[in-house]
Amino acid sequence: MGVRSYRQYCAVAKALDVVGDRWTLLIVRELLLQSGCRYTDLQHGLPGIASNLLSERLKQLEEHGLVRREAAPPPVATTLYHLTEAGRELEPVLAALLRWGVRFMPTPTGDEAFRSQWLAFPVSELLCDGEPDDPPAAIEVRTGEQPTVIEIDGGEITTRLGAAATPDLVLEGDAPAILGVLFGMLEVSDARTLGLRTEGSTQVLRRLRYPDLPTPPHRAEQVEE
Amino acid sequence: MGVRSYRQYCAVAKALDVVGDRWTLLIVRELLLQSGCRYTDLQHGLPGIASNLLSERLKQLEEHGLVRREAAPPPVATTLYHLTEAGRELEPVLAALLRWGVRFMPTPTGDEAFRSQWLAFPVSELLCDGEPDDPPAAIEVRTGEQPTVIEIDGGEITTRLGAAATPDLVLEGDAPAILGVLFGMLEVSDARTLGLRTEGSTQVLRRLRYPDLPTPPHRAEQVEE
DNA sequence: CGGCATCCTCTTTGATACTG
DNA sequence: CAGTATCAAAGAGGATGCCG
Repeated sequence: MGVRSYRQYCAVAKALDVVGDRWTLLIVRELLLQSGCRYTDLQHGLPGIASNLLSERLKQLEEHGLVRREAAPPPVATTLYHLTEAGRELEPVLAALLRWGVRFMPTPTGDEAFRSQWLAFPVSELLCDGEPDDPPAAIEVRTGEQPTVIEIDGGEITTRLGAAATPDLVLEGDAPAILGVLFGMLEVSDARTLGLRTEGSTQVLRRLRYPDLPTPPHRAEQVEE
Repeated sequence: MGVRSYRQYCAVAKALDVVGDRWTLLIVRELLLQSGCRYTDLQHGLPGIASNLLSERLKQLEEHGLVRREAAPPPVATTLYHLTEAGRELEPVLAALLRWGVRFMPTPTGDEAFRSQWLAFPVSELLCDGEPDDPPAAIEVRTGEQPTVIEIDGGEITTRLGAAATPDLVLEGDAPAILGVLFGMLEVSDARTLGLRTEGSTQVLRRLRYPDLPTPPHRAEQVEE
């Protein structure tokens, strides 16, 4: 079993001893996005992982006290995986990686998987409501397998899986085009040439702010209509 | 060559595609601590790394634009490795890992390597001067191969390799004992039983604060004499 | 089905030795 | 000093099998 350690008396190395193995931090990502996951939910949220690896990593995470198994009551009748407090405390690590990794998002390779729940992390971490006094708004995002709603209400921005009752704006298309307009890396007109389809008013996109994305790229005035 | 990717359109996964390989983040740590390293300096700061791996990782880091090679002028006559701006921007990632990893420091396994320069990161990231109006103070730390000085001056805490002219306190012994008293995880009396030797007044340790170390452990009153 | 365990192949790593 | 070369061991990836 992988008891491979750097053997350095350094907190960074110690942290990497525990979460530095391949796939481990992505498993934590999935459990942060939806604590109380079934094994199959994890497999779905981690496209490409081998089943034996997921199984082994979960065991290691449990041994290290980052993950807790819960035997779900009869209606579900299966095991649910939760993060412990120590596991949730990895969120700043994931957030820092996210902020550093956004620089690679504008140039997708085209063969990448996408899952709707992955939207939640960048939205909550990077987006702000620039007009907190405006009335609540909802953007429905249709990409990946399930629709997602971004709800903007009094300065708070949240996401949830599912459809919106009366969205102000619907964005449909590939994830790169949608992420591009949400995070100001693409103008709507450019995103349309990448296959973005919209319903409703793109005005609501003007409310979105990304306070500390480095070099807020080429978003002069991205809104029309 | 390792062009292994998670193939997920997610900024965290993209970041890990670049810096998720074994040793990579520790190489970045070394270059953050001392940009302008020679190959041998890196080998020394990364005990346990295989030479071929260091070589390959440096190539990958250069390809990804995190590291820049500099041909040093005649007096040195060798290659120096520097972080680029993109590489330095990984500091928040390392800082988050450090904060998460400190929980494993109180229970060292005993077979760990230690390097003096590793002190700089936790000191600057975790320690504050609780008495910024007190006169400057210096703590000399003798562990690892080279002595290090922690300088406290008007609320600023810095470290540098080398000896202090007139240290207020000298700490000598194993890294766990020294880190233990610096970060409030050990009382001085307990650290002495672990082999800590001191010269000067341990009063200066009372100035040190660790604002957001979770559960500031068992430091009631660690100072005597 | 959900939750793995096994088997097999391929890649990555770690340790050591060697070279310009 | 700054790497390459070599090679055995460990880990990752993929397919399939098993069991409640």
